[in-house]
Amino acid sequence: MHTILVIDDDENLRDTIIVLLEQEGFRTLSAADGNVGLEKALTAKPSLILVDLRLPGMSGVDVCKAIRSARDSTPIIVLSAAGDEIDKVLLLEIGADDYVVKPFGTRELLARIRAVLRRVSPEAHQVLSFADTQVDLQRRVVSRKGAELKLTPAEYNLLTFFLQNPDRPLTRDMILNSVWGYESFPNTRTVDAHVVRLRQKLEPEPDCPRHFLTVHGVGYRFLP
Amino acid sequence: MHTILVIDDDENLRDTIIVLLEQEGFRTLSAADGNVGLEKALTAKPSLILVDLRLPGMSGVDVCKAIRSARDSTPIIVLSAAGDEIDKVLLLEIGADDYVVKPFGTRELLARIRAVLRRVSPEAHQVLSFADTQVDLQRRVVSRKGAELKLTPAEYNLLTFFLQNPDRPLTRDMILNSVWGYESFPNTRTVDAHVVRLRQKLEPEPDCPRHFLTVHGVGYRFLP
DNA sequence: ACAATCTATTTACAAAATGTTTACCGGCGC
DNA sequence: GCGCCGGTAAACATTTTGTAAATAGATTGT
Repeated sequence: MHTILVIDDDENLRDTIIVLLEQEGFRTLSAADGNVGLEKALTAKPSLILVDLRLPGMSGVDVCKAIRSARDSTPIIVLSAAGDEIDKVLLLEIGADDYVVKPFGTRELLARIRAVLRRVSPEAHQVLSFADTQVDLQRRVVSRKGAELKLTPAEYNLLTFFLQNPDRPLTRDMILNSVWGYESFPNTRTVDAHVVRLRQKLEPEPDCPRHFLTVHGVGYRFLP
Repeated sequence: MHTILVIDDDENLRDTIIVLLEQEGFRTLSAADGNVGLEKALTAKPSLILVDLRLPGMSGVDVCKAIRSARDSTPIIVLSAAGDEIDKVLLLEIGADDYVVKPFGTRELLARIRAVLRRVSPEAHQVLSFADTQVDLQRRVVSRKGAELKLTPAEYNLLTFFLQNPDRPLTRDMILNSVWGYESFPNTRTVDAHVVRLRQKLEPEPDCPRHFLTVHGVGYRFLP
């Protein structure tokens, strides 16, 4: 998961960008001026920095230079106002990786962010696995022995919850709370039913579970 | 993949251009003076040459002439300083394909490089493809088995968004935000309707989609 | 060890949620 | 006006999901 630092003095725009980024699954940090931005850039180690060229106090150019002179190679995308006659060669000289001219479309911004991130760290899928099964959290795809497996949303959610809490007895209430949330109140039998379905799809021998174990009188335990 | 030769005595600018080009996926060669440049031009067979007009020793003009007199038709883009009164006739005479005035923007430079490459080898269009379908992003043309296909603007936008985010579940909200933008608020059903239209035009068997897949409870996923 | 009791599994099913398709209408350009 | 496009609504189809009821298994006290 990537963290993106947004440095812009326009609070409105900053919020818009942050909401957008979080919708897309990024984590975000923000700063309203260059000094704070620089500090966060260096201490919080974001995956990418979006920085406005015009900032009160320390300018965007200065922020870039400072970051680069600290031998930090975090990718930077510069935001510039439409009117600015930017010397694009200068931008590259100060170490920016790309730039976007305001007002920009969300699609353009995201495309450029993704392009830069891809260039820097190509393909870092987080894949959890146990036995002969892999779960690609980004793609939301489960496969066994290379073959893709179809799981329903509830099944998928339950599976990832087990994967994230391996080797630990989980009560039905804990599972309900975590997987179904606090807004719905299904029967605890519901959990059983879904465990059955998971076992049928994922256990080599569904009758004799090796991964989704019953803890009698308590609940279930997942064993990778 | 294209290789571009940069001949310029300004080391700073040369490096800047090279970084830019490599970011954009070109391979690069460089030379600081005309003689070295000419030799590399003739031996390394680059796809395109960027050459400064003013060079110590052998001038850019001489380099061009020498290349052309060697019956080499590698496209050449001339870089010229702002003050230079460029004689376009001269440029044509010496066989240059285009010129860019310093200081130039990176976008302008890239656009001209791509334009020239496209002129020379029309294959250089950025064409995304999947199965038996090709999408030419420059010309906004979609074709299947050689035959051109008519897509409406909305269909085309949706298709390119899918192409740019392959193999990843996309929620209807993500699609709406990216394809329709944050200023219009159509119904999420609208996405469904357009997916249907895409499937009808692009899927071999629209009833049994192989590329525009439904991810139940989530949204859609495009599989090339 | 056995029965009684409690707990878990399984199956089937109906309700709810979600996705697909068709048809329609307003807007826009010709 | 006519025709194309795009958004929407409504009808329809499909999938998912929670639950109940029947069955199987484990545990406990005696």
